[in-house]
Amino acid sequence: MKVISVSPESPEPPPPALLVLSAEGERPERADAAANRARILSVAERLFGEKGPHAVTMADIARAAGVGQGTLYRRFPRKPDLCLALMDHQFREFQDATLRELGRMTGARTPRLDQLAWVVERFAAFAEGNLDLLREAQPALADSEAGLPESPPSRWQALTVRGLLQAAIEAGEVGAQTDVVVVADLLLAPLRAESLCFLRHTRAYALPRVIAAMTTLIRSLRV
Amino acid sequence: MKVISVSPESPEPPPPALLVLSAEGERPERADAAANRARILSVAERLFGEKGPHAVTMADIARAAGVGQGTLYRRFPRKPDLCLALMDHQFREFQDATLRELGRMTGARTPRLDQLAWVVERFAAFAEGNLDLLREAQPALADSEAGLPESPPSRWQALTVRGLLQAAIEAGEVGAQTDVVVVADLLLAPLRAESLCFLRHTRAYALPRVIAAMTTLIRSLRV
DNA sequence: GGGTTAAGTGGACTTGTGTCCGTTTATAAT
DNA sequence: ATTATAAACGGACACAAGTCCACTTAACCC
Repeated sequence: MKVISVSPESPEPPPPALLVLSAEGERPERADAAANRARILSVAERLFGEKGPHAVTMADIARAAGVGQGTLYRRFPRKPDLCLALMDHQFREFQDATLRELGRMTGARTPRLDQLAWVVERFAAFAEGNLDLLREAQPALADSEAGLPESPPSRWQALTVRGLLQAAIEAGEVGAQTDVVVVADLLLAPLRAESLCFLRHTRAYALPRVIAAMTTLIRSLRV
Repeated sequence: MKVISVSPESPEPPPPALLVLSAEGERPERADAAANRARILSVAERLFGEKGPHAVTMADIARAAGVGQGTLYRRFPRKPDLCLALMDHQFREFQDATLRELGRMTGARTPRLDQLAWVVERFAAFAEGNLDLLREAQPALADSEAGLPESPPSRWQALTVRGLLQAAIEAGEVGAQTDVVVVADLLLAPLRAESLCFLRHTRAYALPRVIAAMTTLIRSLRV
């Protein structure tokens, strides 16, 4: 989508709101707002890259982007929203590539459980590569006490794992009594930002080791 | 310690600092400090019970306990420390009871994997019963970027699961190539506060259903 | 072009966590 | 009892996230 660079502003047509969980039938942002959004994202990306997402405050971003805090918060109501938006582009590519490969594997009659192991490995690698951002993005979901929204990436991952588990059952690779929905979430739990930080930093397990153990667990589901 | 209390408090001899991760060879707290500690804990317990840990601020607690914020923070450097201290007593009892029953099961030749499933179910129930507190206590561990301390309860749970897994391997119930250490943490991942909140609130799975799925996973380890 | 209006804007303000530091006090040695 | 001193104390302060609201302006219509 041609992200605009830091200071100079390109007068392109407003990037169709790819970066935000776009609702359909809404009128597009005003031009100045779109420009601000782009500048904010670009500035945030730079600052996060320089100092790490946690060390950069929303005020820093607003200042560097030359907008007021009110403006920043209008575009991105929470810091996690901003983090999610920054990951969005990268995640889409990741998602596409994953789906493509998965299609290929299915065509090649790769066992579903192998596909599942592969997918989980991919998810782990993605999470690892975006750990700081994910960690900062996390509170977006589980903030209030009651029911809370789930980020699209998280939802998609869960759906994918469910799908593969279900397919594995239908292929007779896994016991039919398995609670697909819940087991999918259990398998993904170690990849949630907080848990992965714990495994990688507190426990200091190397990523391949974590992946190997997850694979063990998955393969052990085979009947 | 003679706690004064908000809700009536028993005038028992001071409970030797059970409530804090006590370092060994250190001189005991000054009497006034110990009294404040007790009062703070008692007040915090009441306020948390009334409004939920998240809705109670450290300032609230300091005020209600009749001490300055500086004093509060001297006793409990972080809010999570206070939460952990509040769970401490309850956790010790839980731990003792668990160990006792585990000993009984071992004596009765209960298969290690069954013990493991039972233990994990217990852990889940405990976590569920202290979710709010755990959630608030969580940041204690994973705050800074680098290596971070792990709470004693968390460590003990991990050690227990590791031990049972290892025993299961030695009993031939589980494949010997299993990475006991990492797999133990993977099995516990869904019980971390953040993950359990996600499962219970966002996904709205009933606790027994979560436990059943975890049990499935554990039993599938059987060779 | 001028008017209307919803969207956008800036920055002061609120709230909560955690820090700092000058003052006070319990404890123990004299 | 007196005094030394380390611990304890309290509350002002720093800092970050997120809210509010009076003011401005782009976009659309006549």
